[in-house]
Amino acid sequence: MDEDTGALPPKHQFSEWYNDILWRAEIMDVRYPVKGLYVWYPYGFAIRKNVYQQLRNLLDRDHQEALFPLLIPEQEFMKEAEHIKGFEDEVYWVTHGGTTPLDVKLALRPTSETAIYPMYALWIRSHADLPLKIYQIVNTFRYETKHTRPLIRLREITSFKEAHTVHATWEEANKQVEDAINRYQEFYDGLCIPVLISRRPDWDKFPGADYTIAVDTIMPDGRSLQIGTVHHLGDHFSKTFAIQYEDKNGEQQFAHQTCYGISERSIAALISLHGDDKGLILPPIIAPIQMVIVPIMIGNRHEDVIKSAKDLENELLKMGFRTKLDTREIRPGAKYYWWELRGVPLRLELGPRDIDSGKVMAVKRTGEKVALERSDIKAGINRILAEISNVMRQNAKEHLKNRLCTVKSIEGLNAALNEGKVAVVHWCDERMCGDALEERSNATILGTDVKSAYIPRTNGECIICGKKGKVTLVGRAY
RNA sequence: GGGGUAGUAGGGUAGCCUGGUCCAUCCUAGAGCGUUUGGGACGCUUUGACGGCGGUUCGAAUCCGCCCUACCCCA
Repeated sequence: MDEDTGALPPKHQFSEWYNDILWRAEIMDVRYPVKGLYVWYPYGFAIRKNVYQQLRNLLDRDHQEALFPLLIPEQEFMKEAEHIKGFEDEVYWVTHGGTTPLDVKLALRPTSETAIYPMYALWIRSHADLPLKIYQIVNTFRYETKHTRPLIRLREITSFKEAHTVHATWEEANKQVEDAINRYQEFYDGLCIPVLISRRPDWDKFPGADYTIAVDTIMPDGRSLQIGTVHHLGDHFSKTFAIQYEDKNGEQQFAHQTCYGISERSIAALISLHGDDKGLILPPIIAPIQMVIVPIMIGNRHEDVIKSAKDLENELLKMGFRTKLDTREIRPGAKYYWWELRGVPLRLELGPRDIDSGKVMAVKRTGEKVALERSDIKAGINRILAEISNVMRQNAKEHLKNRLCTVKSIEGLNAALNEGKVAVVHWCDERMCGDALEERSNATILGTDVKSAYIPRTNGECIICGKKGKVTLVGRAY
């Protein structure tokens, strides 16, 4: 392929590929002149809209969507000691109103616990108010000191879906954690993204949580990416913010809480796992344009072909397919590359030959070209879109499986990590061994209590001390 | 956290060391016209840039300082 045709870097140069595809496929413009802040292009935003619609659909079954303020007064923010410690170096502060210094400094939320829970304390009076399940989708700000990356490490997270639930008992909250994990798995299955579920080590849990369950996936370069977390908050915050309810016996009790979040990292994963050397590949449920019709105009059949293409477009639109007819005055080949870069899952070619024979040529973004009967187009397209999703899901699962590697020794661990794998080891769960493990592998313990179809729950000897250990994921993390 | 390198049209670059020859090179993208069109068309015409602020100088893309931004290496 010619250099001037604007080809992407190959995907195995993942970092270059990722940076390039973001602007070439018009997802994000990274040229905004503030570090760590990026602009969503309309096309990227359309992808975002569809992804978050999936999330909303899942949560709206039994959650309510609400919206809390961006600014948090210093007193509230400073109430929960562990929570502050976890975030204090990353908080942006609003200190002035115009030229007047503020009496009370205001934090830009790095996350919204301290904005939401004072209100929960007002809203919750009795056991009849429980459980309470609310979520919001907002931007949050963190003064990241590490290398910022679009969609992955941002100073303004633009798309933080955070759910905050309140329950009567620890056990009920625990069930909610399970439920949230299942919901997230369902969400990612919809995006055809396989995930690894594990319990973060104690030192890596959410500041102020009893424990944290993480959802990770593995990027094309073998590094892990955290794309969701679920926290059991116990009664830490309810005690701090006085979230109490009157139980059936008339006694005041502290509530138990959970919170769980997903950010635009979900879209980083979507792009990265499915894309190829030609560009994006979007699952049909997410694609802003599910199919593009490319009319093939030759000689004197211009008007004839255009008319047929428009009829086809209208018909597909009426059926509810997100369809685009590309009538631009460029060659068909140029259009193919254009839409492939943007990840449109299905291309329909319509030329004189097809019109005459009552067919439409369908080309899957995942490969393969088939002729569809024009008279029964709906069934054909439904079948093909389903096939595309299945292939995408299958390919992504293969990738994840191939990136996992069980190891028994530090040497084996380092070899696996250097090959771009996430390693499965046994670990005794002691901090000392955990630190040694991370230091000697220059990697991160992702977690224990792993839930994955590809990783059997086995017992074994701790890779450091040799005592009884449990299955643990170790990887180089984004 | 420490160090380094860089910033020239929408994207990628040449020019910088050795200030004037630069109303800034080339590729790509964009606009217009024409011929084309089953996998990135071609011809002609054309738009468009020296990151910001300050300094040195007769003269700054080029030298100096600060700021912003980006990338790389080490921890």
